[in-house]
Amino acid sequence: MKLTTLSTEERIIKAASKIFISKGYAGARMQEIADEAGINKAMLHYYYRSKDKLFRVIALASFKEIIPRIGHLIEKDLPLLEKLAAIVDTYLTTFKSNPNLPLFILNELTQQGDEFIDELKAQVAELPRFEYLFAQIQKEVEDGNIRPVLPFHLLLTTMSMTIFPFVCRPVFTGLIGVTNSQYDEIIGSRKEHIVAFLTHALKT
Amino acid sequence: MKLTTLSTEERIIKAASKIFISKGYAGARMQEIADEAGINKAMLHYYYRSKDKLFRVIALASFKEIIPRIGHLIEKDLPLLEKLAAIVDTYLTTFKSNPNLPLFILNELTQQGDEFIDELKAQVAELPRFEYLFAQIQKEVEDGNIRPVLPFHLLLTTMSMTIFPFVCRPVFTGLIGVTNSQYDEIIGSRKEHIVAFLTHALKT
DNA sequence: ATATTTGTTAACCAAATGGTTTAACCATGA
DNA sequence: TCATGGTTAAACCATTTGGTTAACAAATAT
Repeated sequence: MKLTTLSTEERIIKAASKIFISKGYAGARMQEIADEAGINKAMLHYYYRSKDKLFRVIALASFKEIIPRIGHLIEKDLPLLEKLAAIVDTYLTTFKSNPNLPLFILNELTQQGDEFIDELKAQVAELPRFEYLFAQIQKEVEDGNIRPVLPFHLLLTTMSMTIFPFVCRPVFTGLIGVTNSQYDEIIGSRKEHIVAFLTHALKT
Repeated sequence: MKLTTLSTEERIIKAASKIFISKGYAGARMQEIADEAGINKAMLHYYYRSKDKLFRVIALASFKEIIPRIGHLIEKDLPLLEKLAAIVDTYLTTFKSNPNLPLFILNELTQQGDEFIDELKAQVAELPRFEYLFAQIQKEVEDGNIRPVLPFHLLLTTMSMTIFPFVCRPVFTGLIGVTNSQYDEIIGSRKEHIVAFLTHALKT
């Protein structure tokens, strides 16, 4: 247990992450971030000049945390199913420890304008090169190792099965009578289900 | 082509739907809704007393449009795969004509407090009774007609594959070089992919 | 020690935003 | 025709909100 006192800047980042990621840009309030960080509101503007600037720091950091992990896996030399399993595992691990991140990302990516996306693309060293994965899938199909599928559909399906459960939790816990711990269990066993599902669905 | 002049109330609903569903509660502005409806801001408050009230009307209507369609299917007497295909088709059709709805629903369900969800539950005549579907899946497994799967996982997977593509579009059109029309094509061929995927994944 | 930069706060400000008031407008029935 | 009720808009109001100022404290350099 580390007990180091966080610097003001660290406290701001931590607080801003929490507030922005859980409430989104439009729903976040500078005052709330200041309170969460235990500082004066003016400090936020001293360190990061505006809400927009602070938001970009947080958002870009979140994106940059995830994107490379996948990008790196995509180009690795692994059998297709192992690679898909690794992608699934990476997403699950990342989002289990940050369950609000998926909705935040999807949200801000749709909400923020092109300038934001351009800035993101400029700052992320390298985006995942999915063509790599698509080629691999294509080859497996041609070699008759897996059932014919459109590579993009397979990627989309893999990502869907993995990420969607994090964003649709309130549908089940709020509307249907699923408890949070029941839902956690489901997410806990999600990897096995997905991998088995992919394995069987791709069998020739 | 109907050319009836819409009543003020209808114009408000139409405008509010558009703004709320695309920007969410926090991002929507009463002034913008008024502009969109071509009326004075005071009119909004004349017809619906507050932003909150107006929002609830819109949000509850959206929810109530989708929920029963599924609920009704769930309890229908159909072979499992046909039923899943019907669910997939219902979601796809609904969201193709309202692509922002999924993210809106997921968002507001996580953002709005319990009172909102309670009000929703109170107003929706009957929520889908998934136990019905679960039992059917369980039976198919026990009868050896499909590979053993946890019913909830299968439901989650089906919904994921179907709905997630609507919310992750900007990931591909914004970050990866997929064009909107390419993405539309993918969504257009989504049903066949999902049904084939489910079929093969469930084979014993 | 002293000047200077850096960090911090309270008070303040202007714009945005949800909401209200007031009065005019307009159809309908008495 | 003139009440009467719902409908509409302009101006207004109060609060919230992002952002600034100015004074002060705490380091840091000279």
